[in-house]
Amino acid sequence: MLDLKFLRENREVVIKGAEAKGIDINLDPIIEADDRRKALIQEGDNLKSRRNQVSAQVGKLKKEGKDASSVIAEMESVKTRIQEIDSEMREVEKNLTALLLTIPNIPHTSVPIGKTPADNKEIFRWGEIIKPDFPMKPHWDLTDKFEIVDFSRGSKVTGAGFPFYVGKGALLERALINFFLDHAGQRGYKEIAPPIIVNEDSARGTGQIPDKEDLMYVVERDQFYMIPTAEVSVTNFHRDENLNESDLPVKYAAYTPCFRREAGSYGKDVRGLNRLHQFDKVELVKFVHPLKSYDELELLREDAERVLQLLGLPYHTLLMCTGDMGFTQAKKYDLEVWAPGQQKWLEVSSCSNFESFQARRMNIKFRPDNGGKPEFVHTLNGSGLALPRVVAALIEHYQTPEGKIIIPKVLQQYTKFEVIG
RNA sequence: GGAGAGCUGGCUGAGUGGUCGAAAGCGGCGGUCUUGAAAACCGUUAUAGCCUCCGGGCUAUCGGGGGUUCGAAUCCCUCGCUCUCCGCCA
Repeated sequence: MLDLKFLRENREVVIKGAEAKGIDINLDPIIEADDRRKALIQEGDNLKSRRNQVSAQVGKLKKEGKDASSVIAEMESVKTRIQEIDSEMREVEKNLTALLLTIPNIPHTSVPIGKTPADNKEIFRWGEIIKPDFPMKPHWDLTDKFEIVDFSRGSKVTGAGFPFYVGKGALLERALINFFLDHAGQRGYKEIAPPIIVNEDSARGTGQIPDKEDLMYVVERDQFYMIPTAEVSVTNFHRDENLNESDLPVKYAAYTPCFRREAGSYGKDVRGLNRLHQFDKVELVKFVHPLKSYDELELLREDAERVLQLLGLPYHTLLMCTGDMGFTQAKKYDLEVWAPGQQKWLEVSSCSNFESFQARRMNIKFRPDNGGKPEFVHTLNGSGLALPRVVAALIEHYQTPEGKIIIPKVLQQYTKFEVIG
């Protein structure tokens, strides 16, 4: 969420930002609620001050053995009024927070204005899109042929979108996880293995609730949420904490399964590994100094891109336009890998700077080295990478005319085999 | 799952209804001393909100949330967490 003071003093900026994202907002109810809140605070604090004075007086009188009943009687109405104010305050603040949570983060000035994915800017392209002299198959043909991903048994055991990885498919999955984690480790990310179920506070912290509740599987009985990305657990790792400025940037890499209900997205992209309800992902998360967050975003993007380069998979990098970037981000890049068997780009990573939007919600600050007041950190995260689509692109890209799949060199030390088929 | 004990400032740890935002110690910061350092001594050391004639004033915060009371770290309820014992278990 945005800072209330900032919002009050920069109403135009906030409105324009939301507009660019295609979100309609109305700041008036927020200002009104905040005005009411301030009025209540003032009245309440004055009465409480009075109450504290009188209470001290009562204490003194009692100590001296004198009668205090007249003073106590006088406090009756004050007490009642304080209770009224406190109870209204609860309502007003609850309402104010709810309203504030409907205001999206403001896009960075470098973000192109736009409405649809067509307005995203391709800023980088890597690798050559191969034009083979044989018909390339989509990955689901190959995973079926080699029985390395079992979709139908997944449907039987759980449901659509919960495949089994079998034999070399499972080994390939594990190899990629290890490769991604090792690479992140070399780039200075500390590895952590987080919980994959979180409580309500954590889900709220990263913004999954209230607005994206439908995205998640909910463990209703215990009021827990299955994480849709490791971002949720890992960013909440430091919730309600003060970091030291000298420790910044704090960088983590985490492998987790991710769970997404994908409600409403049926019909498109459902073949094979393109869209699943459960998938593996290595996530990169950073807590950084506010002045360095945009430099850190570029580094994060490069860290995500590098593994695609090492795997030899052609990809391109998109700078997301204002209309396609989401509620909480200030700037976001998407990496899309080329899947030749399907002749299309598949999103495998999304690298975002949230500035202080999440940190404010989660109360994550850093204490400046010079001893100044704690300030909110900036948070960033990016996939490094999401597995199923990488597997899809890899299988399609490295298929041979004979219908085999070659494992790229860099992965062979992890898979311990060189070819499937 | 059952029984019990706890949760206090960066840390250790006092405090069971009346100036307690909270003793003391440790740590941190500043200073004196010293060629420098250590030791010793002195001082300082939370966060947030509201108001401000920008000097400051007020309020809240002792795991979270409610309540009792003129007044709550202290009493009651509730939730969470930690520890001990029992049961169960990868």
